Formats: sequence, C-alpha cells, structure tokens
Amino acid sequence: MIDPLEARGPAYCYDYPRPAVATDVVILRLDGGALQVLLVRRGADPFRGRWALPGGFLQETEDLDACARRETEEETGVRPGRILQFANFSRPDRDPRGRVISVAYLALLRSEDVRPEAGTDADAADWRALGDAHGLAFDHDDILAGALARLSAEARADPAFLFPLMPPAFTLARLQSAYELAVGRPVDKRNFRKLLEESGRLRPLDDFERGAHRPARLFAPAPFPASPSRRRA
Amino acid sequence: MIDPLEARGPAYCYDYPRPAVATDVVILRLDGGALQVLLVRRGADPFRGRWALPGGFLQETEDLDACARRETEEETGVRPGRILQFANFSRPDRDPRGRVISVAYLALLRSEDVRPEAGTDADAADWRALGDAHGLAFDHDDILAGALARLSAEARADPAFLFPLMPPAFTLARLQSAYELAVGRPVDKRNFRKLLEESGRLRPLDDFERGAHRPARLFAPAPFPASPSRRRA
DNA sequence: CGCTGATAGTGTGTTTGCTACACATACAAC
DNA sequence: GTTGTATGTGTAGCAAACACACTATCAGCG
Repeated sequence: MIDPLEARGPAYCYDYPRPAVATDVVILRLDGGALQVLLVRRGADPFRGRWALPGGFLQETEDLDACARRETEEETGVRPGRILQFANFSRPDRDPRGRVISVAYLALLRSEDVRPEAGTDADAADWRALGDAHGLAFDHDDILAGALARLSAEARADPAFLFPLMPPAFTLARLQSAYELAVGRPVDKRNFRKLLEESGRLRPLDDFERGAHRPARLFAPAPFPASPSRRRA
Repeated sequence: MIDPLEARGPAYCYDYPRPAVATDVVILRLDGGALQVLLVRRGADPFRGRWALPGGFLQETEDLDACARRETEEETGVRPGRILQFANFSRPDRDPRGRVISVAYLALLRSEDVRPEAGTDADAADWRALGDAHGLAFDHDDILAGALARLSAEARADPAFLFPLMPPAFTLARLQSAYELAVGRPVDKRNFRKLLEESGRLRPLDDFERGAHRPARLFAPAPFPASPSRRRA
C-alpha cells in the first residue's frame, strides 16, 4: 500500500492544501453461516497493532471505483464483481496524521474464491466475525456500521444483491440464511422461496445437494434478470 | 470561491500527488410550477462562458457537508436545511486542469427565501428550468442527472422529503405538484392526500388560500413526525 | 344577484401484495 | 426398517395501493 502521508519521494506542490483521498473497503464473505469482514492489523503508527479496514490511497490514473477494486484484489486475490460506494468520511480530525478523505465501499466475495493470506502487505490480515469487529482504528467502526446498514437495505430491496456471496450453485436455504444475516431478522421459508422464484433472477439447475435429508435443489443466478421486478412503475 | 488549481500563494508539498477535492451542489427550487436549478456561468477557462453547477474546494477545517453548505449559502444567501450527499465523481480526466474529485450534493430551497443575485462571485448566476439545463461544463450534466434520479427516489420513499421546497404554509395541491415533478408521473389526488394525512408529517392550519375556487386548506410540516411511517419493520 | 368556471375536498370498492402458518417428502445414517 | 433432518409445497387473512365520480366553495362577470 502506498502511503502518501509518510513515504519519502519527490515532492508534489500545490498553492492550497489538499487532503489525501483514500478508499476503505468493507469486504464481506459468508463463512459457516456467519458474515465475516476482512480486517488488517496496522503495522505502523497511528493505531499500530489495531485492526482496520483494508484501504489505500487513490492513484493518479484511477478513479475511485478502480481504487477500491484494486485494494480488494490486493488484499484477497479476488477481483470483486460489483462494489458499492456508500458514503464518504471527511471529519477533519479523523486521521491524526493529517487530512484524509475516505470513500467507503462495500464488496461481497465468495468464500470459495478467496485465497487465504493473499497479498497482505499489512502486519496481518484476518477474517473476523461481525460481532467481534469492534474497536477498529480511525473511524472504521462507523464505516463498518454504515456498510452493514447499506447491505441490509440493498438485500431488502433485492435479495439478488447477495448473489456475490454465494457459490456458483447454491440452495435456497443457503441464500435465505445469507438474507437473514444481512437483514437481521428471520423470514418465512415459503415466502422467501416464492419471492425469489417470481423474481426470475434464479435459474434452477438439475443438480442437487445431498445430505442427511431430502436433497436440496441447486440454483444459479439467472443470466439475464427476467422481469426487472417492477417496484412501482 | 477559492481555487486551489489556479490561485497563487504559499506552496503545500506532499510526497505523492494528491487530487483536489471539491463539492458541487445541485440547488433546486420550485418556481411557477417548474423545478429550477441554480447555475453559474464560468468566468475563466476551462469552459469559460459555459454554465456549471456551483461548487468549490474543500477547506482545511471543514468536512464535506460543511463545504456543500457553505457553497450553497454563498450562492443563494440561504442556509439550506438538509443537504444530501449522493455520489462522487472521480474520472481522472473530468477536469482538464488536473485531478479533481467532486462530491455531489443535492439541496432544496424555498423560492421565497432566495435573495436574487446573492453573493455570486462567478461571472453570472441564474435559475434555469431543468429542461434547459444541458451542455454544462465538466461532467455536470451527469451530476445533475444523478441528482434528479436521487430526488425522485427520495420523494417516492417519503414525500416529506420535498418540504424544503415549500413555503412555510402550503396547500396539498402545491405539494402534489412538486411530488409529480420530482417523480415524473401524475398521481391520484385522493391517494396522495390520504398518504400524507396518514403519514402524520403534516399539520393542518386554520388558514386557507383563496382564489377563484373553493378555499384550499394550508398545511405546515409537522413539528415532530408523528408515526415514523413504518416501511417494513 | 345569479350564473359560470375553476379548483378543493371527500368515500368506497377492487385489486394486489405481504404475512402467517403445518405437514408430507426424500434421503442418510444407523 | 426405523429414525432423524432439512426440503418442499398452498392457502387464507389482512393491509396497502389503486382506480374512480361527485359535491362544495369561492371569484368574476354579466
């Protein structure tokens, strides 16, 4: 991670002070029925040894989306499908080193794709259950809270938002479980099933997942969302 | 408006290049049954003579919201009630002078409050009907389009979002007209009335607006939104 | 003073979507 | 074959959204 605040190199001079601009990414995955967030442990002051969201500074040739994508890929080895810019954090004192504007992103990944310990140039990186992700560096507690609120809103508006958390083929039970985690309340199995089937965003496969129970049909995301699920014409 | 890209003064130096950070504000008002946006004509290159959204660079001691508020007040003389940050614009080439990240805001004002020609340090400033606001400088056409999309979404979710456009006392017909402009489609008078009455966000006054027709009751925003209008518990 | 034009204001029936709810099925393990 | 476990399925009740038509009240004018 390039750090414009501390590194040494050629000087870039301007007539007025400029803030540094960074993206911080809330990278979520689903692991064993719980949502996890990727955190990195800071190897330098301030907040040395504290956990923080992965993030980095905007480079000259990329826009904010590209910056967030790059950070996500550097930390996980996975190129995220869709990322969502959800808020800016700009309190003048939010970074003790100086003025840093943070653009916050949300990214969802499939656990299966993540290569563990991929490219972490921080002190350490680890997946942490959401319940244990408190006391983060800077204002990252706020950023995480904002991300979860946004995740919940997006999932409520369209459960297909959670597809990136799913493996290529998944059962409705798995998707429902993710939905309940995101939204924070249980939902009725039949209603959920009906909702998804009618949305046309699921393609039923001829394959089944088998266990000590009746086999569960596998589904994949529909190639083209059939009906744009008219929500108020 | 302070312009870090062109002004002369003391130099601020950093080890890595930093973008300038600005806010651009889409300031809307309601005039004679149409929505208008405040535009300023640029007095300097690039885009000299072209119309653009008002905006300005983030200062050291303010956060982004404060910056957008300050810009709005400087341009209109009115302190906006609520402003809404709705997107970032960060294409590396969006400003020919250099790297500028723009944080876009939406602000709604009452026409009655706006002092015409207040504090315009641009070449000229004017209110323009939305239909005539094309061909703006930079990527401001995109910013404006994003603002209108957001306005529509917010108004659909809660018509009270439009209260800042209204005078202190207004008729339901006026509010409905604003709603239809924001959402872009006509709505049924009775349904709209019922929706607003049940929302508890309107306080009926004992005053009436009179014209060549039956007097229309005036309403004011309710001091405390009665029922938080439960939208999905 | 009465007529006209114009907008305000009101209630109901229909439809649609959302919620809640219980049991038979199919397989694996023993 | 018996048991355990998660899958898969339909319907009825309720609330919100929608469509629809008439009467009321005032200003202006003849």
